[in-house]
Amino acid sequence: MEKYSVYNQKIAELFEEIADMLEIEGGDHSFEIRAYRKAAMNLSVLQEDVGDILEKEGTEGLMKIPGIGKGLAERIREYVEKGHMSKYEALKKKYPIDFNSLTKIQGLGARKVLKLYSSLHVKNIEDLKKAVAQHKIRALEGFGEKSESEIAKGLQLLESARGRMPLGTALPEAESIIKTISDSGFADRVVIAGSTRRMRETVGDLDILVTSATPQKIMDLVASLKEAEHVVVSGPTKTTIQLRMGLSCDVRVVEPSSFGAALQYFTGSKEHGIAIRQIAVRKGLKLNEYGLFDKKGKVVASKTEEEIYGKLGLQYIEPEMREARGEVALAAEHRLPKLIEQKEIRGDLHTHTDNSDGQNTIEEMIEAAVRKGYSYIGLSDHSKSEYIAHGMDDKRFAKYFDEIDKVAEKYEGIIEVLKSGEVDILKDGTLDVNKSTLDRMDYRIGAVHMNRNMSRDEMTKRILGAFDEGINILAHPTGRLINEREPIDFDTDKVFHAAKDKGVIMEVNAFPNRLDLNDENIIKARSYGIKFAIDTDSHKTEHLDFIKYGIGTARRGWLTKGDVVNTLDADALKRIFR
DNA sequence: GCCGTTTTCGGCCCGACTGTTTTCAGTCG
Repeated sequence: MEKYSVYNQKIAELFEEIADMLEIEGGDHSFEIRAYRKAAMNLSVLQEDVGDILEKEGTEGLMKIPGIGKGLAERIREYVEKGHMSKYEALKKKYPIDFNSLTKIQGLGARKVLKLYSSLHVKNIEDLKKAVAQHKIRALEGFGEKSESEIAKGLQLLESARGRMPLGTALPEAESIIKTISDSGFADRVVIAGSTRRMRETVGDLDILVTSATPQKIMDLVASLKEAEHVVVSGPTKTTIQLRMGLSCDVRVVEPSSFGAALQYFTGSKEHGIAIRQIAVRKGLKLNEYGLFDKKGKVVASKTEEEIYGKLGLQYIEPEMREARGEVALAAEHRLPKLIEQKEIRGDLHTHTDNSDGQNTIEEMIEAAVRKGYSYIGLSDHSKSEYIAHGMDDKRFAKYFDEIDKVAEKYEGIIEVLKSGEVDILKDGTLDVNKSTLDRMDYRIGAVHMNRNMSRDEMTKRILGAFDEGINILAHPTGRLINEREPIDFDTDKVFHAAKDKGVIMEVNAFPNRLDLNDENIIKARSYGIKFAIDTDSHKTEHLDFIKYGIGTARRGWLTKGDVVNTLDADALKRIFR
């Protein structure tokens, strides 16, 4: 996939650090600081590398990036061309402190870091550890015993490197907490907000909103949850707990009358929220977590999100789209796409059985699909190169298809069973099974598993080769594993272009540690006009439920029913495969 | 330092919680 950007991350860090240093400089730099932080944020999520932009379009191109004006474009140019940034170095001379690491610790901002430096000469994490061990921090003005122990905890947390977790881990935890709160009888409504509601592929913390006549009861309940390791913050309307599984979790009790405003506010994303509040300001209104207010402070809307978006002159924006990727402008024109919904999925096209590395029999998988109300299921076990997964050679594939045909007879009129295989795309772009095997398949899935470390050019050729061999679906196209394994490197433009040309379908693999293609690649692929299949890659019957993660990812990629082939009925689907 | 269908000047999102304070600065989301 796209090479990890060379400059964006580094320059974002420099801008963040400049902002930290400006915060402790004399004089009022508050808006300058905000400009640096905003620019850092935008750079860190930018797809195209600023080095490339600079090469192609110069500083003019850089200034097209939101939050980058003449001044910051100049600083970026300086860094890319000369390898240093004079503004940064001038400040750094005054403050030789590792702000980036130190401010990662909860409760430490730029000002407190400066205090630690000026009184204890703490420059970095190592110095801070020593200061904590020698109990020097509690004696400082503005700090105390509590601050010292909080910093000690923060250092520990940093050590264990507990960062963002996969959605597949976070969502079940959130659902379990929500159930406990709901079952207590003290709550009227309990919902998840934050990045979990937006179905982001990883989650930094959980945000849960509650309406209740007895807020204190909710707060007490949350503090005593079995999932909680300890309580971080506790007030009358907000409790933060550190969960044993690693994430922290905010639970807020809000008034029913401002529930919609709170949900809108805490669902984010931050950038989306800012864009929405700016629209409010332009209309002479004010939006916060309590509601949308006019100049006199009178409530204009607050009970539901629909009302709030409506009063702002916007179409309702689904949570998965709230990433400031252009959805606000489209909502203003009432031109948002109607996103795909889970109930529109009519079958799963990528599943495994105990014929390779799945855990259930052919019949059990079919039964599970029937229970889900699907009108078809595609069985697609591995080919022989996947010897660890007990992949099949042509002889075994023949027996596999015979058995599927036999079992399928029993289900005639109930569910259509489709024969397929997840066939390895070999190094040279050819497939791992012979033509007679391919011919018996209703459709063919191709996947790259081995030899992942090829050059971009070679990998691109390999994938295009598989298109020529006649695959219908490219499974988990980038092969990345969230927080575990980097994507393979290929030219997405060439591959998506060819996919459109040859009618090859891109998979949105719903397996929680894959989510591949991811949201950004889906948006790009969609711009080429290609079709998608949202598949679970199930290895046992329960995995069929992973479809919700695929739906979430597809919605984050702005996919509609029409973009996704497994919303079609079996006959229409077969026509596509032919 | 950025930005513009109210502005090329004068705005820029804003409230909760904590610790260490005797009224609030700092941090966070």
